[in-house]
Amino acid sequence: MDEPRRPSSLHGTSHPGKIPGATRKGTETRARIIKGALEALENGGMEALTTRKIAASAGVRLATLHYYFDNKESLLLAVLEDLIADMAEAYQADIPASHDPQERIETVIRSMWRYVQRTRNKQLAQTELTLYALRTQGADWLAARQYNAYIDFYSKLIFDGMGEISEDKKQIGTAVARFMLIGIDGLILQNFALHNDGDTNEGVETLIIATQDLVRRLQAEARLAAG
Amino acid sequence: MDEPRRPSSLHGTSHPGKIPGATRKGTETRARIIKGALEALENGGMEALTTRKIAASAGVRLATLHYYFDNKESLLLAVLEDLIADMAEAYQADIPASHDPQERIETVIRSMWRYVQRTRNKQLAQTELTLYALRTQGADWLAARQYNAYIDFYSKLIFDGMGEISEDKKQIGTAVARFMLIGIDGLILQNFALHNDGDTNEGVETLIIATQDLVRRLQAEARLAAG
DNA sequence: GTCTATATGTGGATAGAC
DNA sequence: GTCTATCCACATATAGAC
Repeated sequence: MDEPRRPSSLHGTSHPGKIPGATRKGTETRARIIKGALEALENGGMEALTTRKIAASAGVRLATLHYYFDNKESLLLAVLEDLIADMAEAYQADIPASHDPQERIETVIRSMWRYVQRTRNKQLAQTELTLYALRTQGADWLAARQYNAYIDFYSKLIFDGMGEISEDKKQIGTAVARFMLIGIDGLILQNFALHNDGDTNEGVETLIIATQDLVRRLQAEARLAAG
Repeated sequence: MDEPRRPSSLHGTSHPGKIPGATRKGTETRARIIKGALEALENGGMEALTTRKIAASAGVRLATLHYYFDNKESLLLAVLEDLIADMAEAYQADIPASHDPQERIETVIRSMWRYVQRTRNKQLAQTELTLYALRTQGADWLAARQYNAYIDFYSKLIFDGMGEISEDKKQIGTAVARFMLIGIDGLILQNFALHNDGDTNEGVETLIIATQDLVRRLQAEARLAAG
């Protein structure tokens, strides 16, 4: 109804202003800006996030920021892209040793939850960015990518390294991962709002049990179907 | 590190600029502004939300807005307060007829989910406001209030009207409501990001079963403890 | 209590030297 | 590729008439 919106915004997402980023040093600067933006976002939140603060936080002049990114929007989306790309290593979760999915689920959820609590502001920042992507037309695919990355990540943590993954296992893994993600997201919001760690821990336990039950059920169904 | 932040912001939350709101017509205008703010927020999102758009959306002049609210922040928080206050009637969920908690859980989650899907933008707006409150220092109590309101609401939907509510039932109700809320919040985010309704519906079914199992387990525990 | 008009600040973005 | 300096639109907020 009122948004002018320049058509180049989508394409400006993943590459710098003109043609840079190809240069060795330039790539580093670009990365510094992204890192600075994330830092500023973690501290002050979306509402207070300005390009000036980002530049300061990154140790870069305002003009430099605009040399690497067409506009604020493309920078913000690049931050989210970066978060997605680095997700797996950020959680530094090795695939659990046990070959029992039930045990793995417990291990994964617990370590996940510890990480979330250690990085409260990062989680808030990420949630704000996701909402932002959902609100920015032409950028909701990014939110989808993020969720698929998490689902894939969880799924691998639960079933990988246990011989060949059958089609059945893959489907079960995806469904289970989706449910785990639902739970973790819900827990994050509720814990940050109520910051009653005792009650939230109860939620974690409930989620573990529920997820384990889900696996059991899906496996039983698959066994039946296979005959 | 850098926020000036006027000390009156907290108190400006729930009452207008000077002393108004006491006048019959004044209260209506105040309500119109809040409604307009919510509408503008639902359509454009936080990032694009300006006081001018709010005023326009409310059919009020910009100065009028500032007559009723000290600043943008206090208006935004008032919107969230309003959302909390009207929550119960918004969901227009009567207490289900059945006296079986298991059935009630299913009914409540399903109708809840239908409502959520009908009001996607409202849910996004509410989530954005919650994040905003969490980020606004001195306002996170509002986020807590919101969650407690939901927990209370769900809890009542599941156990009310079934004779006197024992202490046991109350505790169980709260724990169950908390878990339902976790699930619904997680579902909202995931569905809006992936907008794959098929997969999300699977999540709804899983949540119903998991919640029902939780009630069973908690009731069994309570029975054991009672001897 | 609501309006018109305006002050004041700050944000995103660009020009152009180096 | 990074800087200094600056433009300009627009956002929040206020003054003061009605």
